[in-house]
Amino acid sequence: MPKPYNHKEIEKKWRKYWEENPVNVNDGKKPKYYCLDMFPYPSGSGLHVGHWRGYVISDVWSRYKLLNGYYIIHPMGWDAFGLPAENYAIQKGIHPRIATEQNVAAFKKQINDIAAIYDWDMEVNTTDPGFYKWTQWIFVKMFKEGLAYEKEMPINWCPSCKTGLANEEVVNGGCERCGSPVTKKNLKQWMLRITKYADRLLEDLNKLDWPEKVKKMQTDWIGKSYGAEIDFAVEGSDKSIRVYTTRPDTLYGATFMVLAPEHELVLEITTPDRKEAVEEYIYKASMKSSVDRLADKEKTGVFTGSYAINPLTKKPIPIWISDYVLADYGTGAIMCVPAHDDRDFEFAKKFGIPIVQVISRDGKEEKLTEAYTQPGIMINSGEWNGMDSEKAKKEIPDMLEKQGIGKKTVNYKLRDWVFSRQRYWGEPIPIVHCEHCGAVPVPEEELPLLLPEVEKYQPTGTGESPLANIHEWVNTTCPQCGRPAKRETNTMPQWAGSSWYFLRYVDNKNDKELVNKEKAKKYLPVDMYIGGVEHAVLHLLYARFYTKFLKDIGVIDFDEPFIRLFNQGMIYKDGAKMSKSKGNVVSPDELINDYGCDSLRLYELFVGPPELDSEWDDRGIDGVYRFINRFYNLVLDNKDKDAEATEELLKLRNRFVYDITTRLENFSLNTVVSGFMEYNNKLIDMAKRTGGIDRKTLETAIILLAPFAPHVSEELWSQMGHTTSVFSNTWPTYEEAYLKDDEIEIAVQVNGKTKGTIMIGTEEAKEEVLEKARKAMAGKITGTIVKEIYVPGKIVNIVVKQ
RNA sequence: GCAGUCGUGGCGGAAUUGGCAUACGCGCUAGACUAAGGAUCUAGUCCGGGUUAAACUGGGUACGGGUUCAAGUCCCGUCGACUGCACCA
Repeated sequence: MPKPYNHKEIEKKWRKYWEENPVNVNDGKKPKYYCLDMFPYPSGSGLHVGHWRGYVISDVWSRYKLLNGYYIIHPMGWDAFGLPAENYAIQKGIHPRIATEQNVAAFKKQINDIAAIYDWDMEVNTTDPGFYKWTQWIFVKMFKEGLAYEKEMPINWCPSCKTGLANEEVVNGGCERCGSPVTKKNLKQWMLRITKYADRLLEDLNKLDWPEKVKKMQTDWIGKSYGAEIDFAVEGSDKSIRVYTTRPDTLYGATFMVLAPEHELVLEITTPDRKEAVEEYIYKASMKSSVDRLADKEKTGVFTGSYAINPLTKKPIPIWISDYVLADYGTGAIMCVPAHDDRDFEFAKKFGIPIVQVISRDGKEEKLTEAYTQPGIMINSGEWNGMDSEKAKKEIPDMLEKQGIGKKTVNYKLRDWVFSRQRYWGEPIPIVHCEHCGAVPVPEEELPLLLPEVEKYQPTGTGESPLANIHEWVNTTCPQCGRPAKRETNTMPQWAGSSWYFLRYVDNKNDKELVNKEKAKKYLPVDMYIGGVEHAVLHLLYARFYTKFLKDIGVIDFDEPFIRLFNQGMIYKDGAKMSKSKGNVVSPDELINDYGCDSLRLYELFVGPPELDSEWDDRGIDGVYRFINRFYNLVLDNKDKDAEATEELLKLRNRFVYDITTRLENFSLNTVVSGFMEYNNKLIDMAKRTGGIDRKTLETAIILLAPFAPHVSEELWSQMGHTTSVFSNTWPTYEEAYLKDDEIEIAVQVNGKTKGTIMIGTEEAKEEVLEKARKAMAGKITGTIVKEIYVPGKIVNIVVKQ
């Protein structure tokens, strides 16, 4: 009769034991391993089984490393600034600080149910003044280094959240948070010069053990391109217009130019008769939201009345304006080669502008029905005719440079980071505006600049933060000259704290430094970072930027924060991402009550490959629960039998260790769980057939299981008679010798179709094996054997011809 | 539109370098134990032919081609799903 496995009692017992006897202790001698979860925003709706997944994965990995002799840095904290707490405050009139405190307490309780080895002494909270002091300090340092600057410009504006947004926060023309269409608003903004780091952010991706997908997303986001800047003289004027192009080889085919509506020279070069039309176009373009711009597939534009001179053909070409040219990329003006660019082709067709082919497939001109964008042989290009266009791409800019009208250059899609938010619940930007001294940073020793109490959290919607209404806070004196001055009232974006929090965990109580240098050297950087892929170009790019900056000013001595990154897939239910708004969340609470934490941990892994999205099915947890029961009873039934470690058991045990270890190393955690089930079935089977399972094999299995199902493993380890934790062991090893069998079964195929199997010795000679195979296939071979293939230890294939 | 990932039973999913497709689990079917079972145990479960049951046998990894002794895996094309980017000159 199987003994009942009482998960409630067992889990309660070992939770208490770990509290009194921590298993992860820093003895100062062990090497460190820093395994980090992306810290959560503590929302009011609590954790669901989708959140659990990443935390389980990181804890399993941490405990595995623990058994491999490391001291594990596995902290948790709270990314607690941000809009939801503020919106909640607006609705309910509860201060965001109070709501955040409540949410953190609730989250912490739920996270503790996972039974991860979090070190709560390291806990950080981005809204804690002791923490944001350093978030502000970094800003001041950036300001002093010229990396933070103010600029008035049209920025992305979310009319619903009533705040400006960074480029990275605009997804498909909508607000990343609420989905509202993003519009443009002209505001004076704090910007961070992340573009200064564009090259390093791009180059250093090579150093990282990250998913290729994320690296590619960052590469595309940075968007480095090589090209040339070329000056076009405006006919009948002393002005010239500079364009950026990646195709200088097509310069002979440039038959018109287009400027962005916002280009500074537009009105200057517009002829009087075109003035009205141009102004109207500029006005309309300024009213378009990014969504409208995306929706309008048809090209629009208007002619300025002026002409520029193509520097190679010396012919005049018309200058147009159109909103398909972006003001903030390159020079805001382009030369247009309709024959070799899809967009220019479309524009030229619509407005009847000549199309001149200058690159050809085979040296001959053809009738183009669409732009030819491939490289080829130059035609209609004067002295360059016949040259390979890739060669001309390099040589034409050199020639222009000699004439002083062009040069090779590099461009990036990456823009500087719009860093101001017109909201309350964020870090105040520590700047004082003085009429005489300009923008002056709050002195470092006066940080943190505390977020003041406010009566109304409502965003004003005018582009000013709610802080602007607190006169006693806004009005201050200039730290430099002492005269009356006003504080900056914008706050920082939520990404500010998360850009560096991982540094703070290892020295979270230090009020003298952001992080002590010795500690940083000893415990950083992060070895393994686990979280969702949704931060690929937001948080992960910002954190890399901050890390590089902090290295440059000598705070830390490494320039990449996260050596290895793992993105877990999302959990779906009923075909949709699990979320409270969709009403498809599965709470872990009930499952823990019915099946226990260990079962839920195993099921989180078993549900599918960790890097892929998986569909949640509540019934599936029965399988892992049954497995734990069976294993529990296997150990209890066999522990006192003193069974002998037979050859068969030795082989099984070694293969078990090998399989679990390699699968774990490959992060194939779902197959680790199926592996446990498979070996458990084999052991149960063997226990029935023979006298029982030897002690060493049982103990090995318990240790292997410990990172996955820690409570039941501790219980069984103590049932085996031990008085110390199962985590005081080291990860089991295997002996190669036992992985090999003397005799194995291999498949025999005839013409590639499997027809049967034969038993062979692993050392058996080819001819003997073939002889056996022929014998086995005797009745099945019709015709003559033309070829026989033997892949040692794998397969025999007999090729027969009729 | 461009780029990337992927397509395997009723379902979630396995399958080291190309080498016995469907491991493991869910669900389902039958049986055992039981006063009872939403517990537990045993057996079966890709589709078809065949057999009392087996043996045996044909087909099969979205679809169509190709390379190979051998293809879920590699190559080309088509369809579908998901993700990212979206006029970046």
